[in-house]
Amino acid sequence: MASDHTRTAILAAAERLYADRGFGDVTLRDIVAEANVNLAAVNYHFGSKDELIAELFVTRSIATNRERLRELKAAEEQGGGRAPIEMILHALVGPTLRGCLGPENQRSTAARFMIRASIESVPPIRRIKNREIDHLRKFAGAMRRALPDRSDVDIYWGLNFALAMAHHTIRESERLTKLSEGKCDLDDVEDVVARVVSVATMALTAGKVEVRPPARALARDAR
Amino acid sequence: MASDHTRTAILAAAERLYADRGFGDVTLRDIVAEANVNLAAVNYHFGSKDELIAELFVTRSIATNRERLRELKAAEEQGGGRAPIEMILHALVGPTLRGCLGPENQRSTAARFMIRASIESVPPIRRIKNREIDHLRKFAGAMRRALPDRSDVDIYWGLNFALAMAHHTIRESERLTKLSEGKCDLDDVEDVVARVVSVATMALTAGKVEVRPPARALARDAR
DNA sequence: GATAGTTTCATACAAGTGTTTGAAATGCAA
DNA sequence: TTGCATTTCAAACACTTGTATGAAACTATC
Repeated sequence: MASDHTRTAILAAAERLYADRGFGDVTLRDIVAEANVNLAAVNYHFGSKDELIAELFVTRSIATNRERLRELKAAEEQGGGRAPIEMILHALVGPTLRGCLGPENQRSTAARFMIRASIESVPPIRRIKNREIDHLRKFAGAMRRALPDRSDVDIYWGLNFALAMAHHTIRESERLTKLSEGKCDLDDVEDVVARVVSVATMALTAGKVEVRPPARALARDAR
Repeated sequence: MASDHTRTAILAAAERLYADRGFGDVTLRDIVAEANVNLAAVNYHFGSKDELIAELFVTRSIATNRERLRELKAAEEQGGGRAPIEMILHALVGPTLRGCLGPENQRSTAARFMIRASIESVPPIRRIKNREIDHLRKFAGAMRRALPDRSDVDIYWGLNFALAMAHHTIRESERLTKLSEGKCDLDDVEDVVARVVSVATMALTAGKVEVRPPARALARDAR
């Protein structure tokens, strides 16, 4: 595969356009115009429009997941096979948030693309997301090791809520900024990560490890 | 004006089809076929496809928001103008979750439609969601009254996280079921509501629960 | 039952879509 | 250079989409 120049140009142009205008508004003709290549090049190099989108998303997705697992592994090794729950959650939501948030003017194309992908849900991307379960299971396993007396149900709910807070914050960052009249600083990524991890940790440890469990808390959990 | 039969038939057919197959896969021709009306009827009665979708979403949206405010008002009146935070959060996420979750085989068309609307984000619906901020401000206000020593920033983050957990759970209910191998029971709506409210309450009260000013008129919030 | 106002209908329209084609250009090895 | 494979290109293809039209069918009022 000689120079790959065309292929690369298409990927870059597509990522930029999708990031800026969303999937619904960008046609192949827009992309090839931006990339200065021929219309047929997309189908020649990628097979179809959907496969182009899939490749874009998979690339970024793999990068994030690798970073997640790297952090997770480091945390578990450091803890001798059992990482503190905060670190596990940090590894789970940190890379995602870090990859999408941050000062808007210095946000990479990749970041903006991933935000789009998380707002608009287009078939090829949805298909890939559905294959993410095995990846999440690794985190569920680590969480189970970190909190051995916690039921599986609670673990999964905690995992679900952690992802919920991270993804929703990304999806609705604009709205949160507007709602809070700028008081919530979405550009301070590490603060956002800390907030999500903190709440998720509470969700997972409430009534168990908590030093002073509120007497009238709604500890309605089974087991 | 007379019978409105066509209008109603279109609305019903559209809701059903969108609920079943999503916005991307359903064309006006599918809808009019299902409704047994003429193609031009959609534009005659609704003006455009987008306005049809908007009307569907607005209708359900208004119903949910009314229920939310009803619960909120009841809670605040009962507490003499200041409702317990749990009740406020319950009013915020309860109607949404109740309207979308529940045993799949007895889920209404409206419920399935709203799930779709929350998964796929199509322009007319996004436009309406953007106007939801004023509605959310009412909850922010109630929360501020309930937790007067909490900063605005914390209030908004708590609100954001509560909505995050509710919406994400709806959006990804299928995945959570699969990930947990059925252990997380999404059909038990009240349990889901309780979990979300519980975590959101912790997020909002962490570190300050015990020092709440006494002489509060909410001694009976056990639940 | 004539009239005016609605509503329905078949049909056409206009535009946009991803994809395919087959020939021309290019790159590269022998 | 010759030959062969890869890559590019303009053009057309084959649909599908939402929307507009104008005549026909209906409805209700007088």
